[in-house]
Formats: sequence, structure tokens, C-alpha cells
Amino acid sequence: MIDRSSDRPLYQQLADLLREQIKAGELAPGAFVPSESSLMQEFALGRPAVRNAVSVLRQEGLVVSARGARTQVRPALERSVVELRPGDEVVGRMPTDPERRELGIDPGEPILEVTRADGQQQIFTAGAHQLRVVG
Amino acid sequence: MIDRSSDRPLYQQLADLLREQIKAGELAPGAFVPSESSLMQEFALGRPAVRNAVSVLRQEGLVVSARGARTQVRPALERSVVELRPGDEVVGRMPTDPERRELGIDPGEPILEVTRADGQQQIFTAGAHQLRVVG
DNA sequence: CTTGATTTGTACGTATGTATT
DNA sequence: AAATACATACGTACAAATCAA
Repeated sequence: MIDRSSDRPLYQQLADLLREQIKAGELAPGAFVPSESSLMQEFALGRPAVRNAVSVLRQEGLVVSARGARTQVRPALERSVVELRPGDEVVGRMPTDPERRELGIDPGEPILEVTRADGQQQIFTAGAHQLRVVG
Repeated sequence: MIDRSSDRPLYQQLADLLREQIKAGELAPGAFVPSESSLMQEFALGRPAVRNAVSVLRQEGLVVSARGARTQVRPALERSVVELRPGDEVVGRMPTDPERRELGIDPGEPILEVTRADGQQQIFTAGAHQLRVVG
């Protein structure tokens, strides 16, 4: 599974394996990702490589981790529809850490900044919202 | 500067300091962030704490790092305007690592998925694009 | 309710590789 | 060619939160 002679870093190889399992549904939304110690043992990797691999998936928004609890595959959440109208503008970016804590945003979750035609600005979490243009 | 008795993790404190310098313009776009070893010495921190701090800023899209070169504050790039029309829909998310490599996207850069009224789908890097709704 | 085991987070150190300057 | 700088990867230790007995 892990090829130590490959050019691809070990943690990326592990991240690739887990990502494929998530995409294939073998690790379903809400399912627990194997613990760090399990992964260390199963793939004969050190803790840095394992943590780095899970970190990659967290940054991709595929899993969520919390201290003391098992890491799990992020459940696909329902997206509220936000209506856009002519003159509205949208940019996307990652929130800063203070913003994340203030707004309660998970790591790996971008935000969408909507500037309305009248100048008002709104911020939406990307994972829970879908923008739709209406006439 | 760094308070070891604080509840806030050391790497977060350092990330906070650097982020403030970036926001204040003391670290201007394109400027070099002090090297890891400088930061280790200046703030009496170990390598993991320093690397973790810079990693936070990279995930926020505020700095870009490359092997062998100094980490620098990400220059604000020009945003091409993408026009949205009635019936179009937009969602935002982080790209997976394979997507990032294929499309040449920097870490900490979200993508915007635009689904046109006719069903066609387009992907834009968030940092370089701005969506505008036209009648 | 408390205890103990498990799990992730934080933080230290070290070594080596690789790309840039 | 040499020095610098970041990336990868190993190990260890302790803290803090969760969960199950």
C-alpha cells in the first residue's frame, strides 16, 4: 500500500489511500477514521506522517477532528440556498483562525463573501450554503 | 510577545502575531516572512511550534511557502471577473490535493464551482476570480 | 459518579533530503 | 560550490478531552 521508494511523500500516500476510501464510500459520512495508533501500526509509519496525512484531509474538508474524540468523515450537510440578484458580487476565501472561532467554522471550510448591489456584505460558510442566481 | 502561561497554544500565538503584522501592512504582500530559525530564536520556540504557526497562515491563504525558498506574504492577485446569469449556481469548497496539483492551485486556496443554467460546470480558483451577477 | 483507557492536541528534539539563493 | 531554507520523517513526552466500564 505504502511505497517507501516512491517520490510521493509517505503522508501524501496515506492521505491518498484514505481519500479514495472516502470517495468510494468505504468510509461513509459520519464513519470513524482509524485512530492514529491504528494507522501507525497498519502502515508502519511514525506519528508525524500519520498526523500529517489526516491533516491534509482536514484541510480538504473531508474529515473533522476533535481532541479526545475519534476523527470522522465529515457528514455532507444540507445547503441552504442563498439568492443572488443582478449587481451582487461574490468572492471566496479561507477564514482566518479568529474568524473561524468567532463564527464556529470547521477547519477546511471556506467562506463566501457576498456583496449586495446596495453595498451590504454577507458572509456564508461554503459547506452549508449554495448560491443561486435569480432573475 | 509569547505568553507561555496562556491557554492559547504557542503556535497560535505566533500565528496571531504574524497575521497582525500582515494585516497591518508591516509584512507587505510579497515581503519575506522571517525564516523558521529566526522565529525559533526570536520567540524561543521549537521547530514544531514555528512550523505549525506558519502552517496556519498558509492554510488561511496569507503566505506561500516553497522548498528552498523563503516564505513570503501572498501578493494580492488581480481578480478576473466571472459573469453569473439567472439559473446559475455556485458552491465553494477546498480542492483535494490531486486537484490542487493538477490545476496548479496554492495551498489555502478554495475553489468556486459554478454550474450554469444549461448544466455545464466550471471551476475557478477563489483567489483569482470574482463573481458578478449580470441581468 | 468516578476511574481508567483511549484519542487527539501541543511541544520538544533530531536527522536527512531537496530546492533555492 | 556552499550556504540557506523549507519539507519530510523519525522519536518522545505530557496535556486535555472524550468515552466506556
